[in-house]
Amino acid sequence: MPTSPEPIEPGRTYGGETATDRLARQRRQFLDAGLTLFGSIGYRATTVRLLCKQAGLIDRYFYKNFSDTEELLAAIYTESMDQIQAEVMAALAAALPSGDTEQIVTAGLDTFFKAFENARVARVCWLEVLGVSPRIDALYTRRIEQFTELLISVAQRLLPRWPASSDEAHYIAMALIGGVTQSAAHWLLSGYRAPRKVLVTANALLLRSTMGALG
Amino acid sequence: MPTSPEPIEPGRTYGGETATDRLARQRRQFLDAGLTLFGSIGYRATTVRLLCKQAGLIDRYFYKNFSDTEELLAAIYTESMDQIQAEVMAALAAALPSGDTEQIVTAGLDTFFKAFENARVARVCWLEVLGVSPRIDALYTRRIEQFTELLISVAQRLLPRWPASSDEAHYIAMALIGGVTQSAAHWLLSGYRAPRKVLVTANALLLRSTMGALG
DNA sequence: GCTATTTGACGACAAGCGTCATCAGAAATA
DNA sequence: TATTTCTGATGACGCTTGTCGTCAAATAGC
Repeated sequence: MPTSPEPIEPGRTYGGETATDRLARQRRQFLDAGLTLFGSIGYRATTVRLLCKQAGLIDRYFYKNFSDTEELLAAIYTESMDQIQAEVMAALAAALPSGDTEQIVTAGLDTFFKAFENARVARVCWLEVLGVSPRIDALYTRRIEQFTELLISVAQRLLPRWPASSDEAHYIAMALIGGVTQSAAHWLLSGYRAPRKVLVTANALLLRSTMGALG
Repeated sequence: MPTSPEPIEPGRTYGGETATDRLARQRRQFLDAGLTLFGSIGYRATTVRLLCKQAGLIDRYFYKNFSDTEELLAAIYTESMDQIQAEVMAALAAALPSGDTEQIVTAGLDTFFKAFENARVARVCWLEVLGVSPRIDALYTRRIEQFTELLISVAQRLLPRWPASSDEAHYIAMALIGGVTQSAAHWLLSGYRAPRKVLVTANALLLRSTMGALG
């Protein structure tokens, strides 16, 4: 009994690419173009026409992949932050067995700030996402919450006496994350004057002393 | 010998107001309208037409007072921050004679967060100013620097062994300010869920433990 | 090789923007 | 009272934006 050998794919191959491959490639081109433009001239100055010119595509394919420049911004932010968060978590996991608090904290912070040495990524993730819309604001807020939870989980591992579910401890962790993120934002805005090492050690002292006071 | 009795004022009185009075009143009306609109629908969604409607004036008087909506934003930001900074400095000065570190820090933080319980002010000062233009970015950066210097000056008073002009101490202070500002921003974005007291005590612990580790 | 699909280039359209000009009426000056 | 200045309302302009339609060339499937 004959069956359709391939899962139904809308459209046909063109230029050696299947329809879904083409869509994915176009999406990637727009993601790259968006990071370039949002991170240089800014989100509000970026138009669909500019995005298409930068991506080397035409507007039809933009609207096939995104409904809106806001949706593109959300996709870029989520992708960038997902990758950075994964890198930080990997660095933490690698340093955790040592048991050395200083080493663990430094490893996480160094990975974090290293990622934001890319000025375009930094600008999009700390400047351009703010104040765009309630939806983007929610994305940003949730991400800060994720980093806060990450910090709390590390603190609970390192410090047995860390308060388990205190409301205040949560806000302290969030303020610590705020210190780190604001450092990154200010690092960008000041043109990366200070070397990364200074940022890392300053924030490491902040984390260490506060966690010591609580743990 | 006859002299002109009044300093030359361009224009004449109208509606019981002198020309400069009228200009000042219009400027204030636009500042208020801008705070209302920038703080609710956002800076990029605010147009000159909307500003005029909100202010109850016509565009001619907008252009007499401001060249641009960006200039209005800068004026609103500067005015708001000037007032808040003055309030914080007054609270610090009032608490300084006590010599009680905890009390001084708490007084400053409480005044700070109290100011940003106004959601419109908070939104303009922490969300809307970011990523608008290099000029506005510079305004924001300088303001953060001012608060950082304020923190350092207080720390030097309270802690005799605080490192005088260490580059790292400067970045630590800035990270602390970042923690405070990010707390304020997140407070707004989370809909002011937590009471102010929690924000104050959490940030007070942050400041106290870190300054203790350095002083 | 024929036909249907996909592509890129180009133009058009309505809507919204900042900005300016006009014009009748209100208010102050002479 | 007559003249000048100021005010508010309205409309128009040039420009840019998002969005869609058209059309010839390129490519795939039969």
